[in-house]
Amino acid sequence: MSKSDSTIRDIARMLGVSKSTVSRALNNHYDVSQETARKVKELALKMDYQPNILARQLKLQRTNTLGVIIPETINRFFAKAVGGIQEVANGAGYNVMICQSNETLTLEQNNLQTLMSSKVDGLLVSVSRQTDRSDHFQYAINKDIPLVFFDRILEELAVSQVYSDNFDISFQGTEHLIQQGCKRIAFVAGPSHLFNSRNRLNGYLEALKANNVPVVESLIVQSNYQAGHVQQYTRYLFDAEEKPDGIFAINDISALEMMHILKMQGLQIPRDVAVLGFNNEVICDFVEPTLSSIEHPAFDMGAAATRILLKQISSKEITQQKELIKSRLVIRESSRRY
Amino acid sequence: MSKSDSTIRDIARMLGVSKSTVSRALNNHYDVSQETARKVKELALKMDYQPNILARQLKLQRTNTLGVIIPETINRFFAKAVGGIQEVANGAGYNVMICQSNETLTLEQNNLQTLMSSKVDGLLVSVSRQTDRSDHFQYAINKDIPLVFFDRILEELAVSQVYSDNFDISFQGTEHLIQQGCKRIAFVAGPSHLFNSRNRLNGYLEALKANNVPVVESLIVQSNYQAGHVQQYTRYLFDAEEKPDGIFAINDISALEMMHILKMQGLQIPRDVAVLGFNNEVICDFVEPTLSSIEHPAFDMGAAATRILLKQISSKEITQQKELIKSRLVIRESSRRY
DNA sequence: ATCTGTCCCGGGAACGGTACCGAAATTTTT
DNA sequence: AAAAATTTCGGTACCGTTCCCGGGACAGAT
Repeated sequence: MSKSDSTIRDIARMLGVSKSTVSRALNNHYDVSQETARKVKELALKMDYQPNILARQLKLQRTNTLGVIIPETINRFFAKAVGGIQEVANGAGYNVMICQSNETLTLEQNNLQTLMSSKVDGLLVSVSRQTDRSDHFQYAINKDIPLVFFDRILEELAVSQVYSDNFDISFQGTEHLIQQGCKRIAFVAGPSHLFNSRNRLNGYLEALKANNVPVVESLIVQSNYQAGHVQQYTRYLFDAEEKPDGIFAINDISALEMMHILKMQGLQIPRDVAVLGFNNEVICDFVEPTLSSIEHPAFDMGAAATRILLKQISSKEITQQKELIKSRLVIRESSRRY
Repeated sequence: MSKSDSTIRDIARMLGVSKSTVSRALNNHYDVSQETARKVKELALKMDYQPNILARQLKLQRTNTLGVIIPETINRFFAKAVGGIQEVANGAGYNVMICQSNETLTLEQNNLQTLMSSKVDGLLVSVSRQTDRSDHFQYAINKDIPLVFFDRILEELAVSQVYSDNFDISFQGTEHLIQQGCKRIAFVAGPSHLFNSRNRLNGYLEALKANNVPVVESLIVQSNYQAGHVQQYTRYLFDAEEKPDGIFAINDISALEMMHILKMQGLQIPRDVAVLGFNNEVICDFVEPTLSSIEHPAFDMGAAATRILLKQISSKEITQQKELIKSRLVIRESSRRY
């Protein structure tokens, strides 16, 4: 049986002082003599005293924990982002409570509810792909709970946001494919209600326009990131009259799946079709041909968002701050023709 | 400014009843008339009353949160396991607090400390690859905090454990390679102080013995899962006099990296070298040749461990339970010769 | 000797719930 | 009609902290 944990009162009684004195001593307060402070700390150590966080939290109305809502931990981008979040948070003495929305709106709402009732000091969120409304977050904002979005942001909300330059990098990637001689670039677009998806699509369109490449509607396919769809739209794209000679995929895994299908059909990459992925997974270096991709600074985004959140918590101000993290185009064999 | 949240007292005052009555009404206790219960709930709803979890936690000395310590969320196996944990935990009304040890012992110890001081109701842990001692966990056990290990377990501790049949599956995988005609099977072994690594190595050795294949020490290389090492030991293996004709890799990514290196050297897979990975990542289906692997039921292990933990929490008993989750050999092109 | 100031310290009220115990009101039993 | 049982509720202690406030002791200043 657990010998019930020693409390501040036990120490007080054993030393013949009051609770307050012990509390002050342990918290390095001023109103206590060095002598008693020493004795208190000594005894606390000897008794293996651990302050009861729950009591402190109740008293201080503060938990020192941050709530995180992400679509999926299985998604490597978010797994990395969580790494950045935890590093910064732990460094500042904060704990982190992670919830997954599994890419659904209802779970996201539930997560928000539980995190709020858990009285987290702040929230870091990347919305689900279903999220096409923001009232649940507005509810949190109204309750004055600091909130920072990262990557999958809701631009309509007046809160801090950390995101990457999806437009720019999509423009760059598309232009790169054009420079490699691609005339018909297939583009796999995400859900149009997502800020990132729209920006990426726009970057693609603008790059075509800027380079006088005609926009062909049938080359743009929709993906909701779900499994099984890749085969379907790959077939759609390559069963068409005029087949693509370039592909800007939605992520690396689907890029590799597309490449696999195309290779089975006897197509050469990058000669017949140049391919560009997204996320720059380690695997990019170990496939044939090696896969060009876009490095998305997940860790940095998580870290940056956390820093902003912590600043907002400590300053008690509800400032709206935007931070842009640069992505990087990594060119490998799958898109290099010259 | 946040209109300070309404409390149970506010409701009591407005209704002219006592705190206790309100508490009972909201918790569906028996000692309250239907009429007052209705009025209380109605007003609570209207006032958007949210119970203060912190107060309840302090009073009940129970947080309804489980602490999880895993090596890395970036590791897909653990990311999936976390999925299983959260599903079961949330279903039972529990929250989950996840910590990463980053595969280091010191961080693991820190994580344990913070989780314990956060007063989690139970612990789920998969130890780091550095962990070669168990005193920190013994400390937790002494404090009567329920603890369940999964996958990376410490067998010497008298607590519940959920693991997979590493010996069996390693035996099966090795025998499969032998049946495909491999005579010299390279084996990438993990840190020998880890239970799983030892079992996998033993499964390999026993399979060789059972099939009268000589054990060649130089075919067994050590890996600590670190990046960069793959190139090194691949070169070591294939610069040798007698090269391997089969590889049992430590995971899929390193298997793919090895395959990539070998292909660059003009070797054919599986003709010259048969390859078997570990973890059965989605990518296995999209490479050439498709990669044989071992499916490790990560989600199920997390879920099973959580179920055991919850049962232990509610029953207040410190039973020691062991559960074995079966792995599965998935044969694809990289290891199929006939 | 009185006053002011500094240094320590203790008492006690919070924080927001839960639960035990007893009592009042109402119903049932004898 | 009295006694017993049941239903419903209020009072209060408690969980373990933190922090405000006030007071005693002791020094130096007046």
